[in-house]
Amino acid sequence: MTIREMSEAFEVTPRALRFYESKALLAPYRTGQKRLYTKRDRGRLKLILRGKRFGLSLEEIREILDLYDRGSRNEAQLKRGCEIGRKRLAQLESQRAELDETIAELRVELAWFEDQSARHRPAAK
Amino acid sequence: MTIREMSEAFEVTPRALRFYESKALLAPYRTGQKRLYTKRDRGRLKLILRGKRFGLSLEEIREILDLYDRGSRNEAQLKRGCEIGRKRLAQLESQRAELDETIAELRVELAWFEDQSARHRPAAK
DNA sequence: AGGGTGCTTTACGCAAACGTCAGAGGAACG
DNA sequence: CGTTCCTCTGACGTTTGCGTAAAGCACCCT
Repeated sequence: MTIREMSEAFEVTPRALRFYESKALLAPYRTGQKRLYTKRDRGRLKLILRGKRFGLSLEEIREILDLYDRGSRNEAQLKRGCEIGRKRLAQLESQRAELDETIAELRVELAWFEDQSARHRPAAK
Repeated sequence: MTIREMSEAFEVTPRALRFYESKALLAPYRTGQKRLYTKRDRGRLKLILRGKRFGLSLEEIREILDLYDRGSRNEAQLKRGCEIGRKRLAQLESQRAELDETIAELRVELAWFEDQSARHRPAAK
């Protein structure tokens, strides 16, 4: 997959892909000069974009991506991985709770709006 | 509530509070020169910080805050409010789905890590 | 009156995450 | 062979979200 195909598939610019690569979030193969993206890269990009939607910085995302790289690891790395993973998990779960609360509040607000709209134009039945 | 008390209560800097005000996210009273924050401002700041954790820009947060301002509204404003609210709600719900997925994946990863750690140091039982 | 503390505005600085050229290098096509 | 098209690598520009002085009031203390 070329950089163009990749960028169109995920709706990001080629510039962004090169930028992520410069930050070690992606590492496509090279045929001569050109980049070639594999399934692995697509998986990573998916995680990158998702992380961004959650408000994570690229640096934080890199930490997570590194977590998903099953290379040879020593004991210290494993321990560190557990730590990071647990921390991140706690973070995500608290974010989930907040998100639920936010959704509930927004629902109330929206109900008020729709009620007002109905009152304003009662002919619409 | 002074700016200092406010900043300490929410763990943000006074600079950030003034910045939010300059972007019309907050609008504390003034006694002479000094800012005074009320309950309303505290509510808004809570929403601001929460929005930030979800990865929203200050501009997007402002849209939501405006939604929560129950002033006099004409029909057009009500309709617009419904639109924004529904859109934002859909966004949040899709984010929630993604978040659930992410948590599930991270749990799997973490289980792998803990398994490896155990294998590495089986004496720890 | 002088000094300290805390608030104000104004202004410049800075990192993150790209956007936007500029210039060069293949490959493909007629 | 020239032209077009895509790609590459810098390099500088831009926006967001504040941080960090600089300079000025206001009040309090002694």
